[in-house]
Amino acid sequence: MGDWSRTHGCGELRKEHAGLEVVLAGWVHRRRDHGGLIFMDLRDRSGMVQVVFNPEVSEQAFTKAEALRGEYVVTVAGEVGIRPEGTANPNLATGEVEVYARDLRLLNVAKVPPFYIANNLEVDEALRLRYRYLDLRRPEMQRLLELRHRTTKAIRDFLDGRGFWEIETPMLTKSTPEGARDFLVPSRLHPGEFFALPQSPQLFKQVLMVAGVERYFQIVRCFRDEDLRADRQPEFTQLDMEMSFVRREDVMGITEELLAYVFGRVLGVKLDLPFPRLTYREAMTRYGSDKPDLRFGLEIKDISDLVKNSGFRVFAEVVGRGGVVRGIRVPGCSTYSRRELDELTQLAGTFGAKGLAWMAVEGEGIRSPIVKFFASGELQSIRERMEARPGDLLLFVADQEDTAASALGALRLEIGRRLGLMDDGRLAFAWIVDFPLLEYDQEEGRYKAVHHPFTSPREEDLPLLDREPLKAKALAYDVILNGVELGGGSIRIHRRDVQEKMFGLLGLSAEEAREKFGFLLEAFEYGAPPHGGIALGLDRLVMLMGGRETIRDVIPFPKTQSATCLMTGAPGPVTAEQLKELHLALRPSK
RNA sequence: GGAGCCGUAGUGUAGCGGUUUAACAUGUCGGCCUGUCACGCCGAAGAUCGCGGGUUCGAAUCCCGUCGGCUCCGCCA
Repeated sequence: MGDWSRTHGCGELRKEHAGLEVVLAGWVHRRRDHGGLIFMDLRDRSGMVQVVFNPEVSEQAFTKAEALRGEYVVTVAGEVGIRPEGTANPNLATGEVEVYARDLRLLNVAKVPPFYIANNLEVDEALRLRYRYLDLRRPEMQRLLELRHRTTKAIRDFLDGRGFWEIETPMLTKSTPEGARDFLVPSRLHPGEFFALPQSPQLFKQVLMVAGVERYFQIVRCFRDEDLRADRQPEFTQLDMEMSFVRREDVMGITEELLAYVFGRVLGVKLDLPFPRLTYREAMTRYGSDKPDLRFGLEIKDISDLVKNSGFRVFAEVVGRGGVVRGIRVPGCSTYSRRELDELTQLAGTFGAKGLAWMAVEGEGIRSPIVKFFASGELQSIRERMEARPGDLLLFVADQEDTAASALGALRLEIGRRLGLMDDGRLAFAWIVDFPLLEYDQEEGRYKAVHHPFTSPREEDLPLLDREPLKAKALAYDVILNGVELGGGSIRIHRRDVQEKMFGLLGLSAEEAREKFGFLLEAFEYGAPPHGGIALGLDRLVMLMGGRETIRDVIPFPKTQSATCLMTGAPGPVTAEQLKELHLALRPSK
């Protein structure tokens, strides 16, 4: 910059700045060379403004401007002026003014970038990730970076106002059983021993409650070594919260207020409180998902009772074996082609359904390969149950309950997408409550915690833990938005005996429990207050607020689906020295 | 671990029912141009068709493998 000081952001200039001498700095967005007159769009974080190089104003600046190229870094001194009559650009925030350059300094040159720095340009994502610093220069990505900043700022302001303390917890911690695969960090000072990166600060925040903190939060990186998805990265950020002396409703209430505050302050959007609540069971039966997209209806209906004695063996036998027959109504799609039906069948298949039965409602009749197996009364009952109207297509899955639910849940989403039912800018928040405490893992032959091992069962369900543990419900809650799980939490166990019983149910021996979680059990013996909390996925929250479809867009430096960083090339090999210091030897891979 | 889609000048695409000088747009470079703003006009350069193998007289095109990206299932307390 030499002896120049920047006076304004490019995007700030307006008519009222006319006549002002300004110094701008930024990147050459575009240059339009008319031979005797050169226009340059100068871009910085604040936006863009047109700079005019006119030899009558400055021969020297004009000559220098002839050498400018895209993404060169420059600083310009000149006077802001109102554009001549008829040359204003209504597409530009600064379009009524321009800057008449008196002097120009070239701060740095740039190679021709691999893609143009502008919004809505379809560029291969791998290329964007490799040149992320150029990708992040695009106004849309800058918007998302700022959106994320505004969001975390609003979160901190709100929670500070409610008496929460932001407290950091260790990144180098201990590997624990249960949950996701850990990222491990070898210990140089302790041969053969490893730290684990935290999957969440769960245990530390509970210990903080025992420590008398009462209200804690943290915007914290978490690590899980599992396969990636559009909304899952190996490292991601949670808004983690915990409170003492609270009931489930207190945590849910403050979470709603927090979200309402954040959406109000950051997006200017007012949320309707309280959020609707669905039990886990309702969500699964009506929507086939524990995170249903509630922007549209298309509810799943159960017709098991109507078809259990029907002549269609596939349906009757499934019901006879304890399964269910459920269906979904696809409005106005009775004319779906064979090909479209095959696609839907294939989709249902990926969720484990063995087939997909269909009926096309045509006037008073039904066209379907299976229509002949049903009595007319049965067909009539099915039509009524499905609330079918002429022109509708009915899709049915007959299977075990969980398979039928998830297959139809996937079909419901696909149909919602195809019929454009979910793009109305609505924000369909909801709570899912009354999750089961435990589920049975067939592969491992033991119970697993649905939420996590520290989640308290409902008080009235404590006796069930000895008799029928699968019937116990958890004091857990998930908050969902437009079909995305935004976060989840629970009231925690705060008594040693209950926690030990829970570990026992999960198949953890007393020794294992002491070795892995002894500090927590011990802490519970020193006056642990009842407590509970929640963790929200910050990346998902910002993704939804920003109207994006992947959290990669709101993470500055995300990993690819195969968990690599295309910019740095991580992960990479290390030297033999490093391995030796860490007491590690590599096994030749097959 | 599994399924699907994609990979062609810098970028985005076409070509893929076998034989083309591998096309179009944009960008880049050079020339002209004093009111453009996705400036315009003229000209030029730019592609081992991701990589390897196979089939064939002949492969960007068909087959197999492999690498990379994306979406999904499993997995993700």
